[in-house]
Amino acid sequence: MNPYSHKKIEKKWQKYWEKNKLDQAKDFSKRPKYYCLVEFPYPSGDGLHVGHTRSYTAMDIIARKRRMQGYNVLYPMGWDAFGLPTENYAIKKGVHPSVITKKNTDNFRRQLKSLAFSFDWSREINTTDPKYYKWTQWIFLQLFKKGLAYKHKMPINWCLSCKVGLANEEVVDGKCERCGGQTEKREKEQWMLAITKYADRLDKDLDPPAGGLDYLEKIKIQQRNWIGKSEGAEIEFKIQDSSFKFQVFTTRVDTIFGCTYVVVAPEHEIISKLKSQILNLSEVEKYINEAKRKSDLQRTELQKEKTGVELKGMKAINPFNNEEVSVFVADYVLGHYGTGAVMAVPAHDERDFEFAKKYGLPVRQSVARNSNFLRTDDEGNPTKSEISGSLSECFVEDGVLADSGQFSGLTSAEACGEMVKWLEEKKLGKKVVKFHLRDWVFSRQHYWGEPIPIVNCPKCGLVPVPEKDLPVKLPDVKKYEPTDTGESPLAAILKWVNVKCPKCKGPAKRETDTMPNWAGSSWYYLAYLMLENKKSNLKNQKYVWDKKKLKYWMPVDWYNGGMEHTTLHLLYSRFWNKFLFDIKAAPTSEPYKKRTSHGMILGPDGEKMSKSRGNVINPDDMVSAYGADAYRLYQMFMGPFDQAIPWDPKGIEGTSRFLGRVWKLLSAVSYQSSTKEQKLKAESGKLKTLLHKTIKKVSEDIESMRFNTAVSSLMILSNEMEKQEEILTTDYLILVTLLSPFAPHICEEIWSKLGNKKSIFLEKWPKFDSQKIREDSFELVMQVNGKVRDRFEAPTDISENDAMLLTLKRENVKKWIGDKQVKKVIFIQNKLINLIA
RNA sequence: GCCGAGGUGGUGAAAUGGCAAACACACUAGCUUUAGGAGCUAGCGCUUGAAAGAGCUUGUGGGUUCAAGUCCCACCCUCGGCACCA
Repeated sequence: MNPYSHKKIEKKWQKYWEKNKLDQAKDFSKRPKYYCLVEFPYPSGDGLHVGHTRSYTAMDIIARKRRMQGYNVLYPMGWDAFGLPTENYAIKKGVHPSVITKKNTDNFRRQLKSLAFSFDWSREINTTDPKYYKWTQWIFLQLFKKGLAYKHKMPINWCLSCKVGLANEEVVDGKCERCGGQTEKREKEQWMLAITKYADRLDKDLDPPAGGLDYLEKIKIQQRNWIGKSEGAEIEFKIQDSSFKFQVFTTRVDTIFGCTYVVVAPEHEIISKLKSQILNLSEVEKYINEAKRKSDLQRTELQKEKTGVELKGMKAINPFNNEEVSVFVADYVLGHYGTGAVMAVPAHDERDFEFAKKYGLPVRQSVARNSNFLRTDDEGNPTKSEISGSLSECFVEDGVLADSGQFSGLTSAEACGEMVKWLEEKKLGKKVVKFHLRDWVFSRQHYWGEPIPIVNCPKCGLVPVPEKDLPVKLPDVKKYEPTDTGESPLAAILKWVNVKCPKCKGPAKRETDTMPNWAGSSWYYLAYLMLENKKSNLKNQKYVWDKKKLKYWMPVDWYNGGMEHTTLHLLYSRFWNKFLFDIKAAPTSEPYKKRTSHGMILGPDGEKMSKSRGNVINPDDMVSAYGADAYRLYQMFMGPFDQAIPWDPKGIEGTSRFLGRVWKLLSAVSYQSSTKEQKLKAESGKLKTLLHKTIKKVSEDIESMRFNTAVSSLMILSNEMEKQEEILTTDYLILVTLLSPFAPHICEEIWSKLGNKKSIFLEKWPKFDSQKIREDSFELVMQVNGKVRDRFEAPTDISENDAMLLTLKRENVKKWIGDKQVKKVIFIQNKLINLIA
């Protein structure tokens, strides 16, 4: 028999599968649906990355297994093709971005097909297709109509050399991610999406009963931290001899009797409103100007040293004890979080403590670790206690209140409840919930993005483009160079910019900002369900918002992707889906039922793969040298799926060798087992037990994404088969079937070589027989005082007594017991016996 | 600092509280081959020993248990994320 040659065989089966449409999903099939999703790639000029294929292989295995389990499986692929590298290339070479995109997607498609991912290519989508972004724009208009898209003046990151606005994620260490040049902050009107309106639901729906999402726990934790929900209270403080009031936000109302001053952010309105009252105004203004000039980076660098200035000439009044406290302005209090003002309790807050120490402010403890610290008066009521006064360290935990008036003696938890009740009765404050999550900056000053479908009319203001006029297409441009003014290159195309206002028909201008990268990927899982006229050529394709189809397929049953998308993409797309659900455009409130993530593949040197390091592994090279099957198998075998792992160039040789051995087994297969006797033997032998154990292990390991151990158990089975003189066809076919989702080509070839006319992927996934997993005998481990001294092959389910008798006969055991008495026997059925002497 | 993941042979790693190192890679020796390569067979944690064996071994230190890589407590280190969020 010839050795296995992947070169001829892989292409042959890829064509066969495509021709027979084995990978296509059927809308409204009676079989149960299963929607597998992986993150669609940005088609960069560098081609497919091994990191992409780790995730795609894993989901491909799951998709193939589900098909064999009888599901109507949808496993789609497309292109998230708007992006900066393409635009930069266009600027440099003067080529239209769509030309580059076409070239890159063609390359990606070829690469993906060479790896035999069972994508339904009839549903291929592209975010830069005007027919696609028509709907991205449509969703934006719906958000706008509901008031969730709004314009807001805010500082953006500006790259001085690229002359372009950058999103926060495009700025690394204060430098432009692309050119490495210096960036600065500039004020600009930006489009924002009010994701914070959904913050509570995005948090709550992660867990039952509302959502009950099957996300990896660490993904939930990261989402929750990013949303950053915190419950607390807003408390009103008055300014002495003034009608001015302001709110502070705190999560620790219980500590308020320890408040010795208040701090406001430099942006706080108190400064402009009570300007005349501030005695040291020039000092205060100087401080505020300095704070403003600090970039985020500088503020971070300087974070260890807290600074601030007292607003002299005013005092704030603590509503609980009517005490006058001083007011400070300090930039460690953030203007954009909470109310921009805090009550400072140095005894119970690290930051306040540090600030108080630096400026010599009083520290007063009002919560103690336990009530023993409290003193009581003759009637048993808590009084002023010894804990008051200066402290050497601050106590941030919950405890028992002291020196807190009527609330003294309560625990922190009780006090929070009681004090909020008191505040609400007196109308001096209320319970509130705050989030760290901020609204989503949604404009970019780039060319290669979805135009925001809004017209600026001098009379009517912001007017949405009528839905019938969508999509607002990107115009052809000669130069993609950004302008000096911080506007998108689109602003220079007057023919495109100048339009009639849809409302009053007067002269108006189009919005020239485009949407960020995240827009197209925030709803792409729905787009796969909307493509129609799939059979005809691309030009006749259209996307139809067919709610019945969405209802059939949604939600995504299993979504795998990178951990780096947990906070942005995952949250953004959950937000859009919830919004679409609210306007009855999407059938489910959550888009993804289950979310898992894979670890990064590092270069052979253990570092992140990058061109500059020269440690990039090209999938094409691997496929041509070892074949797609060996490549896929190695990716699954290399280590735990969720863990970062360096690529070992030798590792793929191991899986390639393994496939060669499976191939060689073919010549040892007996087509019909000849005698009854043989058959009987094969039904009950050790190999049969192993076979059923392997079915169980591989089936379970795939479900829990322990692909590495699934592969190793297949290796064990194949090694065992190699030792047999003769292998039953049925047994061999089970091995091949279990292997087929991992290594589809070679398995299909073996399957057909054994005379099967239909594809192996139309077969049923094997089931194990729990009776056959039982072994007849096992190796009984014999321990003396917890140390292994001997082992013996014993019949399964041997009784403790029989095991004991066997054990005491063994020379080694006798030697170690010597003349001591056996005091205790520990017997674990079908495992071990331990004699304590 | 906070949150998360992790620390086991030369390497990637495996191990429902029950024989630590399965399965691979690399390495060594042998067979085979005109050669390169591939394939096959055997060995392969450390110490000691000719061998049988004995002792030691899962980041460190304690603890629970007949029995701990696994459970509990404290600490050290590595990686990823966040960044004064009151």
